Order: sequence, then C-alpha cells, then structure tokens
Amino acid sequence: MMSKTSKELLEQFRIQCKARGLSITPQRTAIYEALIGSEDHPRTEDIYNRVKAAFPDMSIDTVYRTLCLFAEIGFVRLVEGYGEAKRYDPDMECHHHFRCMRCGRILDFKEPRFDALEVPQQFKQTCAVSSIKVVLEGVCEQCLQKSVEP
Amino acid sequence: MMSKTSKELLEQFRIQCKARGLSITPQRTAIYEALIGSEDHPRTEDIYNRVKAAFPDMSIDTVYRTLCLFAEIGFVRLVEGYGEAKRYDPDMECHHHFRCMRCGRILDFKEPRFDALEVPQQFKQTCAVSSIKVVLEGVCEQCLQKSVEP
DNA sequence: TTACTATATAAGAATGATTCTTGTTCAGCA
DNA sequence: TGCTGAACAAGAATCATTCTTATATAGTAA
Repeated sequence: MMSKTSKELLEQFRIQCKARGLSITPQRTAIYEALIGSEDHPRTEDIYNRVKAAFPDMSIDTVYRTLCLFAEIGFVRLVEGYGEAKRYDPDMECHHHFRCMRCGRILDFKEPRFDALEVPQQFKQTCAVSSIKVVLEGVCEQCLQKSVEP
Repeated sequence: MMSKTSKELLEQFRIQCKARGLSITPQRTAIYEALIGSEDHPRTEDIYNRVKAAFPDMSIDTVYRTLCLFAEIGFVRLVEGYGEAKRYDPDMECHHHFRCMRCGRILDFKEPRFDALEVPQQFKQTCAVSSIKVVLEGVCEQCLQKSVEP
C-alpha cells in the first residue's frame, strides 16, 4: 500500500519534526511506526493497544494528542466517518474510500478517473480546497453474506 | 433547497410511518419538521434545541432515537464527518459536500458531472453500494478571512 | 367512544470517546 | 552536564450517546 519504505517514512518523520521544532520522543516514534504499519484505518484506541506492548505505561491521552498533532501537520489523515470514534489513514496519496454502513469497514481504492475530478469553480475562487475525494457508502461483501446465511 | 414543499414532505412522512407501522407522535412530527427546515446539517442537540420551544419537556434521548430511526428508514441522511457529533442532512437528492476543516461548516453543492460518477467494477460485483458522492475538504471563505485579519 | 396493548416517551443513570488539569519527566540545547 | 520548555502519565472532567425503567399514549378492536 505504501509507496515509500517505512525506513524512508521514518526518516521523513524525523526531518519534519525537527523542521517544526517538535521533539522526537520514543512515544511519538512508536505511534508513528504503528500508524504506518496499519492498513485498517485504526481508531486512537487501536493504536494505543498496538503501542502498549512496547510502552506498557503510555497514557492513552498521549495517543490522542499525538494523533491529533500528526493529522494537523499532515503525517496522517483523519478519515471521514459517521459520528463514531475518529479513525486515521496513514496513506497520504490520493485514494478513495468505500465505507460499509453496517460493520464500519473502510476499503481503500484507487481509481484514476476519480483522481482527475476538478474542484468546482465556486470553491476554487473562494475557499482553500485541500482534498477532493469520492466516498462510496453501502454494505460490504462480508455483511451481505451474513444477512443471507442465518 | 428542497424540491418538495414541506406540506408534501409531511404528507409523505405520515404515509411512510403508517406503511412501516410506526406511530405518528407529536414528537416525531416536530423533529421531522425541524429537520426539513434546516439547511445547516444540524447535530442532534441542534434539533433538540429547536424543538424544545414547542416541547419544553422533550427528552434529548427521544431526539437521538428518532433521528437514528429517521436515518435508518431514509427520511434523512447521516452526514460524513470527522469524529465529532453526528450531523444529519434532510436533502435526500444527490448532492455533494464541501467541509471546512477549521470551523466544521458543511456546504452543499450540486455538480452534474459528479452525479454521473460510476461505481468501480470491483464494488459493483461484490458489495451493495447505496451512494456515491464527492467530498471536498478545505478551509472556507469565512475562516480564510479570519486568519488574515487579526 | 372506550378500553386495551404495544409502542413511544421522559428521566436519569451509565457508557464510551475525548479533553483537561496537574504534577513529573525528559529531549534538545547551552 | 545542567537547564528549560515541551511532552508525558494519571486521573478527573466533559461531551455525545445509549441504556434502564417506569409512565404515557397512539392506534386498534370492541
């Protein structure tokens, strides 16, 4: 999924932190590593659980703060959702989402035709548009099967 | 914004309720009316506040339950968001959203070119896709101005 | 109209996600 | 190597939402 190796990403992470005057702490590094190893659009608590093995007494508040910070400075993206817990996406390249409205699963997909969409004139002139993406809503394969079986 | 009059919508609301065996209570009617009069993608609490004038002792739990029910049966849509409180959209016609990542404002827009997007083959075959829409993220006009002024 | 019953509601407790507060620790620099 | 502001841990507090329970009422059947 990632086009850069995790080594390259980590190096970039360090450079970006320094450039912004942010301390490179073991916690932040661990959280960043957990993120780039995730393909499931994890919630804060998921990252917390993955990091806890190495940092048994990390506070979940640190994970909340750090993910929020990472989203602000562009290390990850906050995923569009429907009012449940926030989820993050480490893939910063242009891509799109299918969201299962039953189980919450998010599937990434690439679609060159969608990447080429142009921002409508009305927003181009007045707003700063940073992203344009397509969101599919529906029911995923697994959930469809479940509703047939039982 | 609405293509149907609120009278037509209310009539449709009653018919749909009956068809589904749902009681037509004053609370539900008031919540529905508040919804179709809203163009700001209100949160549950917003609707609660708007309805409270007429129903001083309505429970906010009723608003939560009712909005959830309305979304399930297709009277309104749950709007894609970023982990804050759920927001609802009474416009059931195909349209798209611009979301200000600073103030949370959501702007509706119509764009025929976006309405014609086709669901990628991979999802067509395996999932039930109920909606395909374009989401713009960025900073709105008002917020851009604010960041210049002070 | 009236009585009945399942559904809907109000009130408040409970839960889950997130943020805040406070005192402590540590990364990065002098 | 010591200093200082930034970062952290712990737990309290807050906000959104759901659950529980007892009561009220919409729709129906008599």
